[in-house]
Amino acid sequence: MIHKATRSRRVAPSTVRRLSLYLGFLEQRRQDGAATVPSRALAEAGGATPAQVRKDLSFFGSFGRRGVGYPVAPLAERVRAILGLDRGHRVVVVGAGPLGAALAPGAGWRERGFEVAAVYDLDPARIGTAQGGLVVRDAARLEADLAGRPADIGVVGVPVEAAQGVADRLVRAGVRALLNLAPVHLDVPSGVAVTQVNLALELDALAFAIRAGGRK
Amino acid sequence: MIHKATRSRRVAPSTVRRLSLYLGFLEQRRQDGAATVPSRALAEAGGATPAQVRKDLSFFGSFGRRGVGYPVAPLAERVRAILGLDRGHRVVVVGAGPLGAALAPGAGWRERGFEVAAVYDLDPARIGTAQGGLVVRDAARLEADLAGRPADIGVVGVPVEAAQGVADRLVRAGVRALLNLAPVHLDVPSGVAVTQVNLALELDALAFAIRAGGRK
DNA sequence: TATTGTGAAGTGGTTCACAGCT
DNA sequence: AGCTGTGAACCACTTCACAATA
Repeated sequence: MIHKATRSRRVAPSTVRRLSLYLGFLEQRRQDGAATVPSRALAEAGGATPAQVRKDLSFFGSFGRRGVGYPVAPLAERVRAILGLDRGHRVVVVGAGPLGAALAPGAGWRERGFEVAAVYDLDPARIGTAQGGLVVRDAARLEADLAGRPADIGVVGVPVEAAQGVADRLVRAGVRALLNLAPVHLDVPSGVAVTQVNLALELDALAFAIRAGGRK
Repeated sequence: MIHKATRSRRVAPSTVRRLSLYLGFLEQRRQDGAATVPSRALAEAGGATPAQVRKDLSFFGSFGRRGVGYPVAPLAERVRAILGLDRGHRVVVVGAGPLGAALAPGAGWRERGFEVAAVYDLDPARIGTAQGGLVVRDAARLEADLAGRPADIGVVGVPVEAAQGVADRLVRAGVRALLNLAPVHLDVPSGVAVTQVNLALELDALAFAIRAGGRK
């Protein structure tokens, strides 16, 4: 099996991340009623350089006009489509802890195309409590629920020890992507996407930066 | 071992992030009583390859024994020192929202060397409420408090519109590193470290991955 | 035999610089 | 003149391959 997935050049993960930031900026400018923006402005919003912005966008097509800039509304629509935000995504959250709570419904995910369909927990003390308008369900029901209505994205918000197990269950239940909030690396079959949000790791990185950059 | 600060090539950010994952694994193995671990095991824990692990570690010195592996406890100590976790770090959190709450004291940060000294908020409705054993303080007091006891790390957990302003204030008050929980890029003077935790961006990345690699 | 440490080669993302439109 | 689009140069991180060592 010599299939390398998409024949077309692969998109750099860093490009995708910047597109998300560009989109946030574009929507803000759209509110302001701006008609066009130069790559320089997008660069500032995305923590990149103007050349980087142009490279990122040119990968998907020519959206700007030379001498003018990029049209705000059409570009926002295009970026939204590129990221796949033009269709809705069903999200299930497992783990109603502090981080999981940030993913609870009502935080504005819906406007961006993410529907938080259910929140589960392993801890009996949490099951049945309210979480952003939803009642926390017993994680034991996960498989049965998802068999009826599959989800696209699973959020792993349980403690480290339980994280890999929950990930395995979510993958078996058919989710195609995982957002991992536990401070461990998750092993998943190829074909399932994972992104990590690891607060401990970020703090460690800051501690290192302070240590290393201690000279002035 | 003429390998120390003599030649200060820069450390790759990705190396630092993996070191944090290696450390988590080492501490777990130490609990289990393991004496040594091969690079293969560390690689699995860090989502890397054995060669990558050896490169990462060899950057800082020779900690392993050929034919045997790496001694668990000494390596854990070394990595902790490399990351700068052997000294305490004072952390102040601004924004007692859902994400900020995940940083509240009690989540085990102290064991890793991070002391959450205070939690602030701009919203009068939140000021005075309890957050993980601390009373949420008025963000207006930030400068006065930090003048007395400076903090090393500031957490920006306020809404997007307020994020840059809070970042500026934290930097002016002397923090050397920022953990940004708001979904925007922060502009800070060079010399101040920033790491982003952006849930919206991670979900966008997953949406893109599903769209692009939708094959199963 | 097992596993580390590391120069060398490889890969892929970023920056440059300028041609091409407006 | 101003700004985009893009091949090419550049640079940084990763992987390879093997000598060194237990």
